[in-house]
Amino acid sequence: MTTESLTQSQPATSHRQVSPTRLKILQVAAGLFAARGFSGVGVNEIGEATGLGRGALYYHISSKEDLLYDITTAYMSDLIAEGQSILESESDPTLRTQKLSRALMMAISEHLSEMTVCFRELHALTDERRRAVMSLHSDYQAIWSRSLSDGMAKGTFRPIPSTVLKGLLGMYFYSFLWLDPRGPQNAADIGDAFAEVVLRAVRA
Amino acid sequence: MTTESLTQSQPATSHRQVSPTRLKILQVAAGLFAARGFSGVGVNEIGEATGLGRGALYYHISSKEDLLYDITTAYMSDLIAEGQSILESESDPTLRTQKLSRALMMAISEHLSEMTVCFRELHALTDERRRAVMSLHSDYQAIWSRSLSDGMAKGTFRPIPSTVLKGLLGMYFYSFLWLDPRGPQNAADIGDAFAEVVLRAVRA
DNA sequence: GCAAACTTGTACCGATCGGTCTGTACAAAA
DNA sequence: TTTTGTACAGACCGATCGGTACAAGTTTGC
Repeated sequence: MTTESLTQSQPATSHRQVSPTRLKILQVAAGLFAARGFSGVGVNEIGEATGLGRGALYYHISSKEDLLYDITTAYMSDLIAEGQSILESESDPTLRTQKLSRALMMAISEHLSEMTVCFRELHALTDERRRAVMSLHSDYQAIWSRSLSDGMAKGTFRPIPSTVLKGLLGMYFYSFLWLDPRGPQNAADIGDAFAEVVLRAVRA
Repeated sequence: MTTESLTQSQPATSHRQVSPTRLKILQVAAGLFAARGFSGVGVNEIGEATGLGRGALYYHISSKEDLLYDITTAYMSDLIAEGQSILESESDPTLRTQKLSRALMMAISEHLSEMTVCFRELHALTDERRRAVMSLHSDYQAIWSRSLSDGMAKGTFRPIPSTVLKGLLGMYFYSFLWLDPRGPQNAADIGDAFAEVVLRAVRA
């Protein structure tokens, strides 16, 4: 699911085509960035971890920052696409909240390194690109916002301040720090538990 | 309040004494680390921002990493001390939750750069120190945990999984990304709104 | 078999990294 | 007056930074 937006050929968007080598580089880089931060990882290190020399590395990428940008946009786009799909297919506010919650938690759990980078390394991007990624974050928040508004219109939910929505999403986003995908509780269970928190917060 | 643990003379702990110059360096470094990440900031830059040359800078600090470590431990210690104080002085579970919530949100808002560093730059510390700071995070979580357990014992609250507590705290910790201390909603209001979310989540 | 396109390693660029060293200005103590 | 200690600047250290140039090796289409 995540590789979808990385592997599909993209005529219109800024995504460049992705060779298997490039995909490998993106995955390795995500792991390194998650472990030591964008500026804490050198291109030498990325080369060593992928088994590529510097020249070979720069044949597949155009810059180190591109790596970070491509990782964040790809996975945020996946998140948005999945959220949009749930928003359109499930009309019951409560069930929709549960589905959104599970999907988000499972995405974070399955691609922990990439999501860590998405949520934590935003500051390493230059202005324009940072704004672009922040815009994707807003797009994702807008999906939840629309979902809650719809629940409000149906009388199931009560109105909440936007800061509370930001907080509730932070509950998920911050989980990259403590989440253990191999832990006793799987992502779906945590997603369900978080959905319960959200529902208690917004229920009329 | 935050400067307390930085300025007080420390006979027993590892905190070294803090001259005004050193305090200034810590504040400036926190701002830079928050803006560009620990590895993204050079010591040259810290020197320029404080108006100090390299020699002068290293007269006051022992290493760049020390700066990060001192910032995180100082502010986490403050958070823990304040939380402990609330835990001991307020026995009503609901009021205590509100006080903990407000105190946390206000601390984050008042020292946004330092808190950002506390929550986001952990990975830049070497193993031993990272563990030490993570232990402080656990200590803080334990305060909330004890508060909720007490509310449970009193029949006010219901039991919740530890992952839910981690999530609820993440709601606060992640706010460094969107919080605007000069924004329309002040930190106390947001703290109250978050307290309401927590109370709805844990109320029996 | 041969050329074109694709992939790679190595050497190299100027800049900057964290950290140290030497020297100095100055004030308090002796 | 000499000594001591503090606070500072700036040159300097080896190492590494992100990125490029280029030649050699490999695959592919004809």
